Amino acid sequence: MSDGIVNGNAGIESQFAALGLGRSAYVPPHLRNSQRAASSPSPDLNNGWAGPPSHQSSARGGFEPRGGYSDRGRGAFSTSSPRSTGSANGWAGPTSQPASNWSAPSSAPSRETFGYGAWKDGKHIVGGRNMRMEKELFGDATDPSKQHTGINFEKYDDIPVEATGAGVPEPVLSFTSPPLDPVLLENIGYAMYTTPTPVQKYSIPIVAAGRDLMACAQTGSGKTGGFLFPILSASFAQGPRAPPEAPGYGRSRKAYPTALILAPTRELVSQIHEEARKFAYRSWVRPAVVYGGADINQQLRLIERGCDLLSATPGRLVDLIERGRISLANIKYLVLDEADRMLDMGFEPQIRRIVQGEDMPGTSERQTLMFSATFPRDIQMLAKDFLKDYVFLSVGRVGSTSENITQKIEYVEDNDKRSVLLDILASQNKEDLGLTLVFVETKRMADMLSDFLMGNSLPATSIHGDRTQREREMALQTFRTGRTPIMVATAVAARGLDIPNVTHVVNYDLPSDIDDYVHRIGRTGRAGNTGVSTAFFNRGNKNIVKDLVELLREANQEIPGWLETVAHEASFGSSGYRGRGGGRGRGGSSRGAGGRDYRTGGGGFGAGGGGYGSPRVVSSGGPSAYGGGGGYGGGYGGGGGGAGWW
DNA sequence: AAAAAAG
Repeated sequence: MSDGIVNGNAGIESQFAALGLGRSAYVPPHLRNSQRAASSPSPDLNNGWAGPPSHQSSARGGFEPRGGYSDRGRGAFSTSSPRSTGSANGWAGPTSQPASNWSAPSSAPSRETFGYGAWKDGKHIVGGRNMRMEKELFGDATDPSKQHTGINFEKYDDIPVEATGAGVPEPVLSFTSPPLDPVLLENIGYAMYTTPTPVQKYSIPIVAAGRDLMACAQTGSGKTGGFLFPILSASFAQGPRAPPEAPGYGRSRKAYPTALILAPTRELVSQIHEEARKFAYRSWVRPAVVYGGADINQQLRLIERGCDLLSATPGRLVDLIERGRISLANIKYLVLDEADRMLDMGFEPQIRRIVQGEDMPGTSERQTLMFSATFPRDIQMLAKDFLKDYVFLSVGRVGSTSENITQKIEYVEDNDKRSVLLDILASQNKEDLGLTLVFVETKRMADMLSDFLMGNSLPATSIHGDRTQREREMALQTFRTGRTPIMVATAVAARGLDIPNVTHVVNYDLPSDIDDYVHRIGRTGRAGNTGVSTAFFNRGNKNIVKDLVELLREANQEIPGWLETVAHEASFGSSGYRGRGGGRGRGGSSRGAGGRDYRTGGGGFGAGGGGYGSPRVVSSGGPSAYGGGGGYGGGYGGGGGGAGWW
């Protein structure tokens, strides 16, 4: 089977950055306030500092009821045409100075409320524009590192998408109102997004119709926008959920988010939070983020200032629930991002506790969206327990490796890897100002290698799970800004992370999973840009060789003769290759559009049937995009092809 | 087998 989908690049996650949305100025969320305040000579006249200042006073006097419809001191004014009025007309509405009492709307206006909206008397009060905040959130067109160029939107037409389920809503073809809220449309405009990606074309009407969603989509398909757009849009229009009758509600310091997004790594939730901040601009929705490794008290303070859309890693969220600082009683929208990865990482007990063992409304009371690269049995079980009558979406990857990423495979013995890497770095750094990401398999190797590079006067840093969160964030920041244009990374940086300007990915150690390989090289070669990936291959990598050769062939890459030989031997020899499907642990499909809707009982793509209606295909990547219909079947259900290997 | 994540 040849699914022809080989490249995880060029995603909307990457686009967010490519479009100039401030990646290079990355500041860890929990540091943002202090840095802003510190760097601003005159905070009280500063439109752009990140925290809603008037919240400081309100939070101190007790956390107001979420549904209490106070304007919380911000933005009690409406701007019917923000584009034309802008912030130039100065006055922002009855607001308080940071130090004054929120409940006494001052006659002395403060510009600090610009950029924040409110929910008041059942209506959405949209905040005025705040140019400084816009610059921070959406980037500055004058900054060449944030140019809104190089996005090849035509690539999105090549992404195959299939939707199955009862009564699948028609996909939308553009960002319009309806179904999207006008404020969200404006924010999408500020972000310079013109066309929805295929996953967005579906997720927008699906969520608008109140349906649950199970999406098999990889990084690079635009899934962050795919869930943020429809959730924020619906939230803008509907306001917060009615407050629970719980004793102490509104008096405790507990936050009651309406939307919860769970993702596996800290950097990922941080990234999602940054996108949420963009698209919640000027609305009543306050995005917040919590993850481990960072100062919990700082996070608590930020949560108290507003926590309507919460991005979280499971562990820290459970911690905060146990401390009684977050309640899930108001949740209307639940998103599980990279669900398969979270299960891989052993999060299932915590996820089940969060979703089923706390005060979160049940499946019929909320909307649940799950995203997963694959759809193996354990994810199917999770979907069965968490979702109701869901629409199943299968989304391919954006772009094609052949056009964007040049993949090189070099035979390098372990002992030679260091010097070969030095050669590569030395030869490219002269003309190439881009970033180089070097992947290794172990944390120890990440440390050793970055030490080695630094010892050779190369500006390198490293990121892995044994570094402190502070070190991780610092590494990411110096990498993003180009201060250390070389970063050695473990799997923590392989998926989902959006780092612009990565022009070279080096697989110093090849992963054993071809999906990991695809994710890794997908850190470069965003749409409209080219990237290079170099992999060091030796006899220790036989387990990936067959998938690798297949992938290279599909991507029209040059395949070294020796590699074909190794692949040929491996497929006959007794060692290494275990057979596609059977060797994949949870039995998921390998690549391509992720999986199929097992409910249909069909043999794969295009099979449809079974009371769910015909699959709706928004676009097609050509005849080979999905290969034979039954190609995905073998991996599911345990059996698989590799059973005889033992 | 290693990595990630709560402290």
